[in-house]
Amino acid sequence: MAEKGKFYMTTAIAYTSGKPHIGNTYEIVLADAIARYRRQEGYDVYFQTGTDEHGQKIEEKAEKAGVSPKEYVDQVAGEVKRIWDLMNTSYDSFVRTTDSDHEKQVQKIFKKLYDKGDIYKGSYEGLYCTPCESFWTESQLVDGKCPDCGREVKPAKEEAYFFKMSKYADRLIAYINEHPEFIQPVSRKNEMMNNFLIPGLQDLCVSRTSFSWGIPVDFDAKHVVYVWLDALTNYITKIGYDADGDSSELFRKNWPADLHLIGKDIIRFHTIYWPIFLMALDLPLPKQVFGHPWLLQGGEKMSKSKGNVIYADDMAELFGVDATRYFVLHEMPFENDGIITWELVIERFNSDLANILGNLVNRTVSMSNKYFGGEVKRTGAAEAVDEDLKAVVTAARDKVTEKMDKLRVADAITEVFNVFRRCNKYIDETAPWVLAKDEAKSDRLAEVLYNLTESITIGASLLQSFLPDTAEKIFAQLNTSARAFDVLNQFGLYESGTKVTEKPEILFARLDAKEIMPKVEAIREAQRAEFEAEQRALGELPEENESEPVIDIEAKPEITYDDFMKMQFQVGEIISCEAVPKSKKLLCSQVKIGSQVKQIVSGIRKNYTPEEMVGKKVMVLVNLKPAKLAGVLSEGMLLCAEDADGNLALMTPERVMPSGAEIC
RNA sequence: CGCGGGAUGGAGCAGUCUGGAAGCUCGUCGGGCUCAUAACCCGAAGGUCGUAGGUUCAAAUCCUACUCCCGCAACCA
Repeated sequence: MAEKGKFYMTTAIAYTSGKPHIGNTYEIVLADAIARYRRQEGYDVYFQTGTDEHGQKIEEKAEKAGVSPKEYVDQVAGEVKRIWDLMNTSYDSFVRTTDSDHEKQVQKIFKKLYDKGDIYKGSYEGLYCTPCESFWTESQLVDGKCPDCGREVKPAKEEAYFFKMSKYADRLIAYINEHPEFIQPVSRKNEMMNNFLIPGLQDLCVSRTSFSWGIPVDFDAKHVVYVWLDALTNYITKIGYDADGDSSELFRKNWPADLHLIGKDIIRFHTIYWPIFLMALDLPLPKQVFGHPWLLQGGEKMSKSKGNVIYADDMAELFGVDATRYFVLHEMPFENDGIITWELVIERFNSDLANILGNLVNRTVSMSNKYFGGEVKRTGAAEAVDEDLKAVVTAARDKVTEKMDKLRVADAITEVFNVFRRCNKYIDETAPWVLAKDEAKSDRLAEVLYNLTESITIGASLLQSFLPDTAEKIFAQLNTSARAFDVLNQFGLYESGTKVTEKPEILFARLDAKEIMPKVEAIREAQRAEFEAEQRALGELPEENESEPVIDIEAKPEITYDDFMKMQFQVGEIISCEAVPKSKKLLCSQVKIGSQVKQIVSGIRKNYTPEEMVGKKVMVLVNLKPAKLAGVLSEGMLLCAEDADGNLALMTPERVMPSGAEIC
């Protein structure tokens, strides 16, 4: 394998304010796929990730939870690491900004920059927003409130240390212009230039006195170091940078970083502040910063209160680790935000993993067993149709590499699957089951199965970076091992005469959405319940009437007045009610409407007991064609309002009205 | 005028920088096949590329205006 030199890459360190969800987890999986691929190519990769543990928000959260900040971050950092490990990510180093060696270096760096004059002591006067930890000027306020969060700001004056950003701005602009690959995707580059660099950089306040959960400035103990200065420097401190010049071998080998992988929201910190800090330290700048997009749940941000947060461990439980990796890697676009829903996950699982890949391996291994007792032999009985298969398979490595070089990971994984798609087509073209009927074609049949086995081996070798466990399982079934990267463009290295496994294990069993969705619903329910419990525990559940959520439903086509007049609505009185035995949801009510009584079945058992139904005056659609529900006749419909969670409320007249009164 | 992102067949996306016959996956419909996980293969239908103007021989792509959606506090990248 060709030695290609070092490759140092990092993810952003995860802020330890809570358990990371699938969107946060996406970043580490993406990074892992890149790291593994680079290793496979022959790079000497060093891959660092970790947690960002300081700051006012964490101090407050810990206080609410009734624990010390350190206890709080220990717990969350443990959770982060557990999920990173669950996702089978191959990081070399897991940083915590509360590590003592990091804290010590941050203090030294701060002092160094102070001594150099790039950090100076001043005072900050302005309007302060506590949650955002930000000062604002009068002109920045929106309606007199914080432009970031919309909350009250209060006048404050704070003695603080400042960093002379402007001193380095020109150098940074020059660097960005001379290195078009530095900020990825490129559209982000313009955003940074136009919004921040060209208008001119303000000096950055790099210390805080309003809280204490941070790294103390060692020569001025009432200040703690600004969290971003603290967090960003992990990229150098944890590989052994020493501000006094005694940096480690690891640091000298790996710095500058080849890739910082981050979320698009923190590009500014990584492409402006971070490079400037590095310039001030006389260190070279990272080669590339990639601000990846976000993964949105059904097009909205995930939110516990909506019960729509998707966690990696829940996904792994339902679908497996590799399927989870596959989804986030495949579905995440390069530039725009991606969408994740449970339904989409199931669809991808079935069509790609089960049908295209799993079934391919299974049918290939099965045929080898059926026709040749499991032995895969190369006979040389080639035909013209083989050529295209071989061409596609041997070209795959370079195609995948091309995509990976551009960080187009979703496209890269698609290229790998194109190999498997081509294999399925090849089976159809050669129709092995037809060859099997003719003894004279045995050699040809063997060759076909050999070609398939070889193609799958190459495909699986390319798959390793993305779905490491699955690749291993495939190698095991084919009784072979991963092919070296530099011979992945060669066809025919599978050892002729090898016996594949007798009973191929199903790699991905097809999923039935009907079985999965109830489990998903249970997860959602648990999440909402947990959220409410937390809120109550913290005494934060607001008065119910405060900013009540509204609901928008899909609009139906306009109707005429005549259409409306076709429907007859009347007030009905429920005189008796009982549960429908054969059903879980239905209640059967006897409803008195004027002088007649109708039997009406309604799916409202979730929200009403039969007892509480009795005596209610309700709104009834009277002239609905009768129908049988669960075997019980229903002669109308009780009207209800439904909220986003499917809770129902019966419509009742606002004043006392007699049974049978028309509603119009 | 707060900032930013978006709008491409039923769904999810590419293509937009560097204008030149609308593409991919899924779904639907029709056909083929039976080795395989009701899987696989082939074919078809389906889009005036948010709207209205403009530039151009040529616009999804460039320019202008507008409409709608989303993110920007707490659980969140």
